Amino acid sequence: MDAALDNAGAVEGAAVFKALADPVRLRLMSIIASAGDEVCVCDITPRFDVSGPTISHHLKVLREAGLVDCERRGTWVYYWPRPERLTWLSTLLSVPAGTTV
Amino acid sequence: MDAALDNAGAVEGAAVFKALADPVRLRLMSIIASAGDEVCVCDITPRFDVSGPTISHHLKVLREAGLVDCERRGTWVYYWPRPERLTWLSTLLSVPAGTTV
DNA sequence: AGTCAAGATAGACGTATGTCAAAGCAGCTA
DNA sequence: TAGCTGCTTTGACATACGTCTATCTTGACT
Repeated sequence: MDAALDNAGAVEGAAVFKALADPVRLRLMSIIASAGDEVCVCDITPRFDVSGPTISHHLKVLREAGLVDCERRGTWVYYWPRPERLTWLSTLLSVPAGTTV
Repeated sequence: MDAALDNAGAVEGAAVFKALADPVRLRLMSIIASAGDEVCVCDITPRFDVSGPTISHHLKVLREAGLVDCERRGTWVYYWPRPERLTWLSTLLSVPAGTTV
């Protein structure tokens, strides 16, 4: 009885949750993940009320958390989701077994 | 095409993710969720290296995020998970459709 | 009432985080 | 070469957060 997360797993998991723990970043993640394709930063920025540098900062946080990846092509930078990471988070959320009730 | 989260949803979602964005809280949540039953605080606290008040603080954060609930019975306080909330988070994570790779 | 134990709350302290303006860098076009 | 555009980095600032000690509350048991 005890499939609880160990300390190391908790540290890593919490780091990824922290990346989603901001409204701007969660919307960014949602926009990128729901696009079904890569998204240009130039299409993202105007949808927010914060400055360009702030968007750039948040995208970097998502990237360092392994949730998205990006590539520069010419003048523009494109982002796409990394679904494996989201799937892994989901497994952390799934109540691990004898879920009474 | 755009099933992206709106601002209000992002604010609420981010608040719940924030509750899980700390190693201590994530372990607490894991312990409570994997117990298959309610858990006494007196059984939780000794498993951590932080002080009692700190555990109490983190449990309060989880409670206010709607992730757990609790009841005092006699001298002891018991916590249990609220799986609906975890399920809801999972739906936020599920990539919403045309997941092209 | 008095005492003890389990948790919660209050207040303080250092660190981390979100934001912006300003500067920097990469790639286009001329 | 120069100049422009899209995005990132830097540095600064105010606020939020995690932790602790000290104090309070609740209930049990004399």
